[in-house]
Amino acid sequence: MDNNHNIQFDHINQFFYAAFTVDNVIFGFDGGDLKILLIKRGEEPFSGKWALPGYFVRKTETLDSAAKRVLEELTGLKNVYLQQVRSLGKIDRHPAGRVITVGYFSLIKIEDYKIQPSATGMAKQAEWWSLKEIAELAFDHDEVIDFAFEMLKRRVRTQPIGFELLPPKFTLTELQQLYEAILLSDAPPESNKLDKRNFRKKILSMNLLVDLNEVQEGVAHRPAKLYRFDKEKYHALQQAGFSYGL
Amino acid sequence: MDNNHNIQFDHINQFFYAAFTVDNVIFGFDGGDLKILLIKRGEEPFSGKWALPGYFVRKTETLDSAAKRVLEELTGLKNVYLQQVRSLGKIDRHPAGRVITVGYFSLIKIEDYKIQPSATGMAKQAEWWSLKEIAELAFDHDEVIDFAFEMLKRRVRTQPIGFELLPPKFTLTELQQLYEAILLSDAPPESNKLDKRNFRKKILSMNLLVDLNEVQEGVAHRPAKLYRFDKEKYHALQQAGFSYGL
DNA sequence: TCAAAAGTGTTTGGGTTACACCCATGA
DNA sequence: TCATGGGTGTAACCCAAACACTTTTGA
Repeated sequence: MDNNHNIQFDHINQFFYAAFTVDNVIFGFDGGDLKILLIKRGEEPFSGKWALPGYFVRKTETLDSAAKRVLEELTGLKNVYLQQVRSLGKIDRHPAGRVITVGYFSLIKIEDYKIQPSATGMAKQAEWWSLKEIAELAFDHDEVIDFAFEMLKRRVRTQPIGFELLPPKFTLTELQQLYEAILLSDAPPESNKLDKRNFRKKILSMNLLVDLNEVQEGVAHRPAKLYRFDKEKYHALQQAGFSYGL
Repeated sequence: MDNNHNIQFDHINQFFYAAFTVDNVIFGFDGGDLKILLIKRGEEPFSGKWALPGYFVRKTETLDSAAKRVLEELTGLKNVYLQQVRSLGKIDRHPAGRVITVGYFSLIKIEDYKIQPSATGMAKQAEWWSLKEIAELAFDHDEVIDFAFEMLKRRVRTQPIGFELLPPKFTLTELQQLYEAILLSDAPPESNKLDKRNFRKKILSMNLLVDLNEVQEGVAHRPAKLYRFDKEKYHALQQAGFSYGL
């Protein structure tokens, strides 16, 4: 707590009283529902309560690398879509002292998720929770989720990040269900879906999908064509600067 | 540095090694140019360098209230549009130890700005700098400005925050110049302005402007009509949920 | 009377929306 | 053959973009 300090900066030593954490809102999509990966805390404070996966930032870590570490320890996944959302800093949000948290959100393919044995340090348990049914959480984690979800809704309109949540091969209907789960989350349930024809027209006109010439197997109806996302074309477009709405 | 701590939380005491600051990107508009209020630092580190106004967050402050305090100490202004932007946390960004900064941006009417005597504590000097000509800054403050300006550009398309930067009475041309300064900042200088007729059509169709039935005085050409922004209508619209582009 | 900025409508094209029926498969 | 979801085209409408001349004032 007193390393790093320097006689030259005596007047500001009084401000080195805080700790900070990262908390990660990890989104996944299971074909019908948008979900968040929560852990059951195994240590104080809030031991036994559900919470966002997160931890203190170490001296050797940047904010981003701490967020990556938390994600990898829990899921085993690297190279994941990860964005800083916002920091929360109420004075008494942590009983152990002044702790600021930096919220992140990440998008993973839910099928890739495996609980890592190493994650059992802090987490007794990890589970996917549907956005709607999330219980009372530790700290101010419900606020972090609200901010993250708002950011996801904004992002999905201007960047094709939906693909981060889908398996490598997917159908247009799956893609549409994902957009509906994100964009129509607060709309009346069975009412206004997106229009199927218009959705397909729009998505296909972006030329970001590659037709795999394969179809679903084992479904009790006409099998759907499978597509993959064309990352190369997307990056080329991004360079040139583009945006779209849905 | 050791208050607040509790025997129950011994295992995390090691993480209370950091300090955190707020840095505020204060935008103003002088009729032609979008500007940022910078201070010349009067204390170490980076004494003598230009920097964003900012300071350490005290134990009794939230992040937001620290940002408000910094703004008020420097400008004397309260009730200002203020938004958190993003936190930066590179390991060695502050020579005195681990210091995370939380970036904010605010929008003020440039004519309201008066340097406060109390601000001379840390700031030897404060000055408006045109966005294009901002010199090398202390810390990573150029990054904070980049993030803040990107956020401003996004916000101005979906919320009528431009009015925060204009005097109470303004002309449509002034409003247009403001939008041009924000939205066309990276476009070739004298080339593509916004179209005057389309801009007016769009702005007036929003019904957020009140025609004051007054005109400019003392101009060497046909005087322009003056308008004010209708906050009541704006809030009503916001409740109902709206958005627009330009 | 001249310079300088204010003010004002119409046309065109592209994109979004609304909408209904046939197709392929497994049970 | 039936149930289930997959797949397809067109017309109407609205909003965005392009575009040029007249008006009012002070110098």
